[in-house]
Amino acid sequence: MHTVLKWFARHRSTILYTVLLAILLFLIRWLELRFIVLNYALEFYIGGVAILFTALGIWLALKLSRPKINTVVVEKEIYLHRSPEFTINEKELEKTGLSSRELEVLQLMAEGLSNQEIAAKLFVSLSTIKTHSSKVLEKMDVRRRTQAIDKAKKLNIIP
Amino acid sequence: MHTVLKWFARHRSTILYTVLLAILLFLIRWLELRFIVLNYALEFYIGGVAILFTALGIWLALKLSRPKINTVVVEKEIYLHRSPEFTINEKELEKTGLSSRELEVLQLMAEGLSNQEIAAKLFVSLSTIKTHSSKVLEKMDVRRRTQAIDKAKKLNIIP
DNA sequence: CTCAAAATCAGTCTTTAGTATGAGCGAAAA
DNA sequence: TTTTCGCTCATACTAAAGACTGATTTTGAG
Repeated sequence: MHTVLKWFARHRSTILYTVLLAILLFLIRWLELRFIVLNYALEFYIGGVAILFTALGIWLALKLSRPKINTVVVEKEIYLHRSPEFTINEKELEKTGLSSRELEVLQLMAEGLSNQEIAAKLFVSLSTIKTHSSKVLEKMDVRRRTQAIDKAKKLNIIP
Repeated sequence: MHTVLKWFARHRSTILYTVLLAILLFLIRWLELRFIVLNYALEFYIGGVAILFTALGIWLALKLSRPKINTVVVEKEIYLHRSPEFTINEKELEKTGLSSRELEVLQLMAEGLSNQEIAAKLFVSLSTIKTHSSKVLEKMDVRRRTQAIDKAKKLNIIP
């Protein structure tokens, strides 16, 4: 029952158009009879249909065309201060989306360990640490581990 | 003569549509005769016209309507820092034996810059920065720049 | 002026970092 | 139950860092 409603919601435009078409076809049929019975000029009838469907097409296009998205970047300044007693900034940590393992790797990075050394310390392969470190860089939106360390320290994600 | 051309340019779409309509009316007239003569079903003819003009309407709307623009505001966060009480530890700095240029390079390293970026910032070649960075690592008795940064921060040589 | 240290640059080579892609597995969520 | 996600690992590749050698030019203290 739930899915049926969703389906209707998703295809609302299509359904609307189909129903409209059906109504129009009935209208056409009715008009046709009238015109034929009254022996009016066929051109008027055709012209009417043409105008009607042109309007319908315009309406459809305007309804369905997706708007262009114009992105405006606004810079927002955030002031942080580092205190001697380190308390982890949970909010900033969550914003990065780092997993616990990735945070662990980041911390060891900040201590100056190489990937190989981190791998040895955590008893995993070098490949694993490379994957983690790549994820860390990606999630922190930086290109080098030194940048990641700098940013993490400024955000109070690591001591 | 000049203004006439401009007028044409400005109303190009309208003119195009008008001409198209005229052509279509001729087509309709011709089709009409054919269909009537051949006694085809009128519904097919009407349907064709409807589809044609719906398409025309859609095309027209897309051509002539100015695009909808949705402005999306994206906030970009910039982190600024107040580190009120950083005082460089001169004694530790002297112990390392770092020259002023080497310290400069070390500071830029700590900000996450690559050697190439540091070279660009200081208007010297990559080779020079490599030499400096090697000297820094040697004088600080470490093997990686991340270690040098960590150590320098702990010794209060850099903020 | 002279000399040593600092700063500059180049070339070659090895190591480490980082990217891209794919895949297997297990736990938790939908 | 299927999907999703975190963790693991691998291969192949490119980019960057670092080591080593050797060189020229600047510069500042004696």
